[in-house]
Amino acid sequence: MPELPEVESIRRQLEPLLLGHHVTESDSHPSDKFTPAREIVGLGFEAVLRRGKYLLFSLDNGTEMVIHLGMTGQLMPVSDLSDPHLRAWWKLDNNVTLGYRDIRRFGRIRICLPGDYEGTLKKLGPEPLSDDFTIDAFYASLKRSSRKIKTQLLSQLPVAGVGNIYADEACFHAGIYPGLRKLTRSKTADLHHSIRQVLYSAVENGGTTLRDYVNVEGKQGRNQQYLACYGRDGLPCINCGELLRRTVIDGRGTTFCPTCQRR
DNA sequence: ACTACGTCCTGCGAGC
DNA sequence: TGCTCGCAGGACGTAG
Repeated sequence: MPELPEVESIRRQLEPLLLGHHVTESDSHPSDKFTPAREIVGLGFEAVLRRGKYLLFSLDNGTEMVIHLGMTGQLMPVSDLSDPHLRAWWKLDNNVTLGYRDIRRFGRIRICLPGDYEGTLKKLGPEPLSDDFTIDAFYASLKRSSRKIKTQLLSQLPVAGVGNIYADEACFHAGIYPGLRKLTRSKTADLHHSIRQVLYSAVENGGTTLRDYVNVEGKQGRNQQYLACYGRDGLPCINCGELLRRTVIDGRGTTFCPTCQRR
């Protein structure tokens, strides 16, 4: 499940591969989720940007290609166009073919004008590692809703780019039970700090590979060896030794420490 | 307007 | 060993 750190790792590797190059040929899976990929033949890449979990490719006709990797999306040079999981590909003028692989097809590709977004991308909260992500704004945003804290984080509204792994990690490090609906200002500040710390470290570590994530070079991330909470249910908490427990919050698997993260 | 839940999609692992 | 079945989850659609 590519979240901000994984998407940022991919963005950094795609940038030198694509900048200044043009698409000479393209094709895609017939689903509406992927057919817009075909619309950029003849266009050149002017920038490779990221907002939350979205990759934004600035094109030289003033439009933008937006890719969300969903659960299992991968972007990398490919040579085998008959790969059954290949959902789109773009042949470039530098003899590289960029491929979009997506086993579960939860990802999507769109073309739009920069800033003219729809859905979640339009309502996306601030970038967690930027100065726009302030404790004040975070506190105000969380206060507006009565949904569970973890559900709010996954909604992308209070802050962009947090998914299931880093939501659990951030709540764990902040000592917050993710099923709470209200946080004090002090605990909100703790969570704000944990989100930044967890995401910053994960970017430094090249992302988290649990199953499907690989970067543009096909290599796994290293952050999975530093996870304190996610996927560790039944193992001892690194802070208190209590066994971590797994529950379901609004349909999403959630791991937490019953001692450190009190309800 | 807001919350909760179902849906998409496929591979994998548990269980028989 | 080989099969079935349920689970995993990001964003979106729908129901209440």
